[in-house]
Amino acid sequence: MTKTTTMKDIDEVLGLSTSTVSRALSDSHEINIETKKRVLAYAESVNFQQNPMAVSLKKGKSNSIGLIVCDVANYFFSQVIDGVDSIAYDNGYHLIITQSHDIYQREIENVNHLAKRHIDGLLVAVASSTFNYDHFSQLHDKGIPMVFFDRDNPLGDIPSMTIQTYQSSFTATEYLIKKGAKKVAFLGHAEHLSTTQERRKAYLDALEKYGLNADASLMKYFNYGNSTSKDLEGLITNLFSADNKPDAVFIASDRLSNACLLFLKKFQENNNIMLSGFNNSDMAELFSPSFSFIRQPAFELGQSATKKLINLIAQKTKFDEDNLQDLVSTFHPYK
Amino acid sequence: MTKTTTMKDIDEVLGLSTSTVSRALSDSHEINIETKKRVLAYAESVNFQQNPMAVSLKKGKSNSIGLIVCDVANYFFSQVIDGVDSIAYDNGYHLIITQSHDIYQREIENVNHLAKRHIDGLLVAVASSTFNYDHFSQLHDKGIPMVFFDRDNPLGDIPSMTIQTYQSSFTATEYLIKKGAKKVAFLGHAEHLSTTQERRKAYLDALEKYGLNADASLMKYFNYGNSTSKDLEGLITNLFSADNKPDAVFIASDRLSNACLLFLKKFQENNNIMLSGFNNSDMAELFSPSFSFIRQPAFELGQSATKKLINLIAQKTKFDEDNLQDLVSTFHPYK
DNA sequence: GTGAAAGCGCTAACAA
DNA sequence: TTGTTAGCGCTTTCAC
Repeated sequence: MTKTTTMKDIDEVLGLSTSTVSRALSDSHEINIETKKRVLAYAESVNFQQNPMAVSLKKGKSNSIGLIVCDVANYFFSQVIDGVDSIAYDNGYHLIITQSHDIYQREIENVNHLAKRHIDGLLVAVASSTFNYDHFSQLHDKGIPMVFFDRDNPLGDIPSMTIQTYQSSFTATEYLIKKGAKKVAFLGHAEHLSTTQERRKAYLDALEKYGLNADASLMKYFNYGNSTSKDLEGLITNLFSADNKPDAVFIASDRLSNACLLFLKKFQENNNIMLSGFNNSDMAELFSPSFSFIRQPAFELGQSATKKLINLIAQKTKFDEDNLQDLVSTFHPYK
Repeated sequence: MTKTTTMKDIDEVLGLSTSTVSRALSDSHEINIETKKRVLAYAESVNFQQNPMAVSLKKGKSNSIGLIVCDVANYFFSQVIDGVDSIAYDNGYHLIITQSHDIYQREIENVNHLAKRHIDGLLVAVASSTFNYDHFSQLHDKGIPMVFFDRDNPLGDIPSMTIQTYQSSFTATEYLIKKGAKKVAFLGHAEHLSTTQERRKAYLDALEKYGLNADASLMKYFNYGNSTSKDLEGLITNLFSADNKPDAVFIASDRLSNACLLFLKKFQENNNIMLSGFNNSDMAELFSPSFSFIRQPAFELGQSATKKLINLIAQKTKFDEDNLQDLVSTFHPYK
């Protein structure tokens, strides 16, 4: 159990002042090159580690980025986290990850918790049950830069980073129709979400292109935030046992795809219902019943959102905004 | 952009000293109950947030726990992270997560990075390519408590938190034999790992129970750490195209299960090879070809390891050690 | 029960 | 180029 070395220890040994040591370590220019070398060499030899708390306190920044996701144990978000971390790490930031479980109240708690930790910036996938954005704008007004990702946000002065899903959604619906589906249902996350709306638009456009009528009774929405898995099971049962039963479903959400597939596997083993929809699992092509899926560039989403945030923190274009790639989801027909 | 409130601001308004404010906020007993109420009320009214960096600096602890996993975007580890976070959060710790990608060099970088951040404790799933534990013992000697999880470690003074997988591995192998398999192959992660050895023992015992001979050419090991996916594909191709082809495989690792299933799906659609093995995906029961799987209590593993670590940090039995549940994996035959 | 003062480890004016 | 000094926001002796 050895005491940790501080700059004070170094200057004592080397006969310098702490500020000189500090200059050497921070690669300042107002210092003799030889002195710098001497300090660096000694610091290295004793395996000196700066105390990040002291630096943070002094500089007034915590070098941490807050990240609010719905669930860590969700493949889409795991990949986002991976992407966020890859950029954050390289820029000296560490992550404080919290989970909202898609619940408004939890999201507020998350924001408060992160505010306490004095994060330098915030990355958030808004909960589907969030309609009031006050907790965000309050933090933003305090000068904490933030970037929303995955879903759009109504706050004009805060950027959103999203993935284009119109085209793949259109293709996925079209695929079902070309395979012979006459009654394609739509299963989506909360109706008000920008993602749901974009994907529904694509679904409706595809129906129209092939002269199929949209049928409101075949369009279902499920809001995870304030619902139980029983509710979800009820919704799906309802969809598949109605008189007006669909022969195919386009599923506009990762988790709904999972739920729907598990349901069909369990209760409707030998059905002929065709499915296509969103899923980011690496294993999606193994799913049975067969499932054509849309994969989103989640890792890249995390990266782009983080670059944008770090730009905002630095108040300058550190990452070239023009180089931020357009993020597009891709369709993978079942083979 | 409002300035953040500090204790100084509070004592000025209330006509108290900073130390009194500090006492009120830290719920000290050597303070007048009325004074405390007054401070608390005012602090609340101005939404005062303690500066965690200042507290950390003063107290000499960072309130952070380092976590080294192989990959964030791996379902087993996502669930572990979820479990770790649930306990850490409740105890005022935040997580600094790093990924080793199962590579020894990355693990060393991770440890150095976490040491720089002055973590209060470390949780680690050792990389499969790690044979030298010096980077860990060096940190441990500096007084940083640590707990290994998932895999055992050879350092006598550092605890490991693992999951019992013997029984489920035995059952999974037995299942294949009962279904008629005569030549059951074994596919495992690096041979030296404690997990691999435990599972192989179960596999061999099951073979023996049913009078089947172990065949070294049917036992393959794959070390992720320093290999490419090409290597893996080669290994699997080799296994399934040998003269002495197996009619079933027991797969002793999550990721190998995925790889093997994807391979069979891609190249051997209509084979009759039976598979059982480890997989923590919620979707495992959807996999085709059919797959009987073993699921590990990953969330609980994260929780237990974190409780143990926090005990070590506190140097006292904060969580009752006797209450730490035995962690056992479970077998789920394909239905 | 409360205040004054020192100091955690570092950075950044300001002097020299 | 280097040293001196003050102070980031907080906790904690030590007086009173």
